[in-house]
Amino acid sequence: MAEEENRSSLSGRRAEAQRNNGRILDAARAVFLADPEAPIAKVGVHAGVGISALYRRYPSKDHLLRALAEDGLNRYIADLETALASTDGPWDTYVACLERVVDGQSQALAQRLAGRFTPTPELTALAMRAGSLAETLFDRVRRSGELRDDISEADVTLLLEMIAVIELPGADGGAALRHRYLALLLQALHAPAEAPLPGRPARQADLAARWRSAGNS
Amino acid sequence: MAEEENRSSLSGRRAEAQRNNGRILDAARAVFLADPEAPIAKVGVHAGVGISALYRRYPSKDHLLRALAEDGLNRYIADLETALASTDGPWDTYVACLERVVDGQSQALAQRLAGRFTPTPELTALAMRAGSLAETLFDRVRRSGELRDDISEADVTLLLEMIAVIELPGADGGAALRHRYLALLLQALHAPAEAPLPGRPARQADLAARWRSAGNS
DNA sequence: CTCCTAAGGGATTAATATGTTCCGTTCCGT
DNA sequence: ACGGAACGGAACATATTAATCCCTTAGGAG
Repeated sequence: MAEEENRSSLSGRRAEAQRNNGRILDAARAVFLADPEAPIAKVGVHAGVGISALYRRYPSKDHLLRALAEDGLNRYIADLETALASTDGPWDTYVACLERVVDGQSQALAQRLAGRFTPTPELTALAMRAGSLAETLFDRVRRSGELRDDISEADVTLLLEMIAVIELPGADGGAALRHRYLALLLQALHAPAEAPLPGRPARQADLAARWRSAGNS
Repeated sequence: MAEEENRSSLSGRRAEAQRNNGRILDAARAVFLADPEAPIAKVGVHAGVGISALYRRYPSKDHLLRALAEDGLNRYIADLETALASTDGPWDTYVACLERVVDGQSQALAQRLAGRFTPTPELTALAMRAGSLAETLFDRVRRSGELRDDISEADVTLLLEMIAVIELPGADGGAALRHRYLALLLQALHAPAEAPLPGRPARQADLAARWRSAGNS
């Protein structure tokens, strides 16, 4: 019973189980990214495992979705922390960070999973931590003066969500275009502004509303 | 029996029916814009009519969706034709047109309805007509030299789809923010370019793939 | 004034989609 | 050899929802 290890290389059935852990999460990410309403069986097919293998790990679809969300948030947080630790110029660091975030599609995942599972306090805490890090990073860029000053952090969040929507069939899945449009937006975000933007900057409160669930147990 | 008229102002029951025509389409637009997978009953509730009133006009959900799509395309085409008829500067005309398109959400409607109903040849023809008009308008701007030259028309289409995704709860529904981000993008699209964009411009072929249906009768 | 019929309301139905359980099987580890 | 963890996938229960059906209402023609 006392094998609380996940050292790599266990043997046989044990190893298969561990491999499946990753394969299932990967498959779930791919499947739910492509179709947030996909039935759970699709994840099994994509992962090449049966339904039992899913239910052995996650007591319900809700749990699986939570695990996915947590995984996505952690990736997002990792990207932010990398950026915060960087010693390059604030603007370049920010650009690199946004590129990684767009690539990782953690934003897209969160967007599509929103409201589709019941958030736990832990997840909420994680999300708040991510938000806090993002704000810190943003403030650093803001102070560097390289960002046009009529843009809020919530604006950037929404712009990233916009980009995350670009999705095309094909091997690349639109990643190249997402980069392209991110670059386009970044040129517009880079100071100095050609002209002030109409309307008011988005506020965090506007965003918060979409984190309400319509959930189950 | 020979009352093939829909002159305004009929009386009584006849008038109610005609009013309902519009109310149903309006309700359907609002409902399916908010949730493309909404059940048809929701449209009835939103319109303040029963299910019968819906089925009297449209033999099936598919027909209703088609009508909605056609309506949206027509609005889009009207916006394009207005722009093509304008004698103002090409750039300003283009900007005004895009603003109207974003406001009308015809783009958003098409995007969300895509693949959810079986397209008829007539609809396909309408769509091609819209595409042709859009291209003509785009070429005019392109030739004016006010547009950065590493952007394709398909790029603009995708950028509009990106914007259409912005949707917030509240009376305004995010319209102000959509304007805001359109303005931001337009500043980036306006020549001269700060730096060339990475990747290749999107091609029409990339877009076409999403117009396949998964349909019924 | 009276009948006829267009128009509508909304419960009911029939079909489908899908989350979850259950049972039999395989094969590792001891 | 044996026990049981891991699994595959059929079976089940439920929820969703498009479409139908029947009954009520009330214009409008004669």
